[in-house]
Amino acid sequence: MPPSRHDYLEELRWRGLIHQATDEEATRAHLAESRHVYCGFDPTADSLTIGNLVPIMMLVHAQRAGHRPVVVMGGATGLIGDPSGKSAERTLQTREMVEGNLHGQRRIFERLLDMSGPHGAVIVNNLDWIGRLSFIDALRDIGKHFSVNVMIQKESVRERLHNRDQGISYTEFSYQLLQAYDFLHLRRELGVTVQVGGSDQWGNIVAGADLVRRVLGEDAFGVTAPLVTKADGGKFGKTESGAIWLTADRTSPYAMYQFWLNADDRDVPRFLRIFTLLPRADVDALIDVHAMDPGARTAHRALARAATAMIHGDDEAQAAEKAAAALFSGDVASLPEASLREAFAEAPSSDHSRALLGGEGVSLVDLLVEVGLAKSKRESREFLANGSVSVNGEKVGPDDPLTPARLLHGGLILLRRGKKNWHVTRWG
RNA sequence: GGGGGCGUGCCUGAGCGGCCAAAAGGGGCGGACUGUAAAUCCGCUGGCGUAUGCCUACACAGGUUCGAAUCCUGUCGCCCCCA
Repeated sequence: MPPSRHDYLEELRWRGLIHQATDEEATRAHLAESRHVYCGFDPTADSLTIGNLVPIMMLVHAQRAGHRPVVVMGGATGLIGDPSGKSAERTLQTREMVEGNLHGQRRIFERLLDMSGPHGAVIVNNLDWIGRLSFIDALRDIGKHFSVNVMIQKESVRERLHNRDQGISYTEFSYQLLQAYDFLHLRRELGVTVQVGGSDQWGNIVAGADLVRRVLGEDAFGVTAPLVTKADGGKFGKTESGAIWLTADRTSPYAMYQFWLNADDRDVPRFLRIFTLLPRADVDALIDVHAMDPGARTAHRALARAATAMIHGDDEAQAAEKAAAALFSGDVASLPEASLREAFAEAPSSDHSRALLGGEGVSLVDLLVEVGLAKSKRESREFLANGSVSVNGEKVGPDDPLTPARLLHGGLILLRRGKKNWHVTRWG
């Protein structure tokens, strides 16, 4: 039972998703009726990362609160490049790249938002309207409403003006005009009155609301979410193997599950609120349990399960959970065959020819490199020598060859490098 | 227009003719401890088939030297002062 629509802001607040908002009283009053709420996403890659999940959640909550989410894919703005939060000028993407990226990102929105029903989400591409603008029209109809004096005050621009070794091109400087125009266009064509986004979008959002006010004489509203931080000060969403993506082709459900499960104790309560749709009572209960015994990681598991399920589906989340439970059970060698098969399917894995195991056996130095657990033979030796590698849960050294004796259930061998990097090999 | 400075490894930042693959810190990785935490401690951290080895590297291009990150010339980029 989703909360009724006037609870949207309150829901966001409770979840820690409000950083700034236009006149909050007015915004709250405005949201008492069903509205159109939009957020833009620039196609800088063919997928989105877990950082992008924050603004997406803002749309998800809007929808659950009875508003219609509008996703604006930046087919046009993506060709320019948003200077917000960027310390350096970026290289322009080709139209083909942007086109492909749009396509890749679309599936994420379609999965996380309800595309049908009375508040079905709408996905639009700003190239459809910005692409039609002529330079002259843009300067006359949009540019005239902007004061350069104000534009250069925006943090995203100011930063780059001060920091002279990384200037800003006229192209990126103009970005805020385009995004502001998006808001105006959406206000006119779709009746969109609210824009949400990350805190780095505040300047762009305000610019848009100003433009709407100036041109149409009507109010427009905006809400931003805070930047998600980590207790240890590191960047949120990064792991040893790179960013956490929202599509399985880039980050497996298993890896995503691991990501959440490994969250710092101190971050878990916040993450539960931001990255799951668990009801308030459940979250509160989990936080209590967590506070009493963080070591049990009950809340970690709930977070990992719920977040992974939201992104990849319940089946995938469950499979990831089972694989994790098996691999980290402590006594991997005596696991039942079914668990191992499951782990093989979920965790990083590879197939090998059994014939290789005969004779001298397979060199672990080579194998680690082959399966990606080590980057080079030199590194592979280093790991082996440090005692960081185990086979079926047993520590091995550089000179231990892999022989048929290691096969579990006649076909699988589990490799582990470091504390938590598993790789399942199948020998057929 | 005149004068002065700077450009080092993922980042910050020492080095200022050989002992430099380059101090120190951060970050990352690995180990111990633990809960697949945090904190702490220890090790590794340019690349490479195991190396008294090879390759690549101190903005870029040349030059001087037996030898250059270190000196010279030019180029590019940036910072500061005067006008």
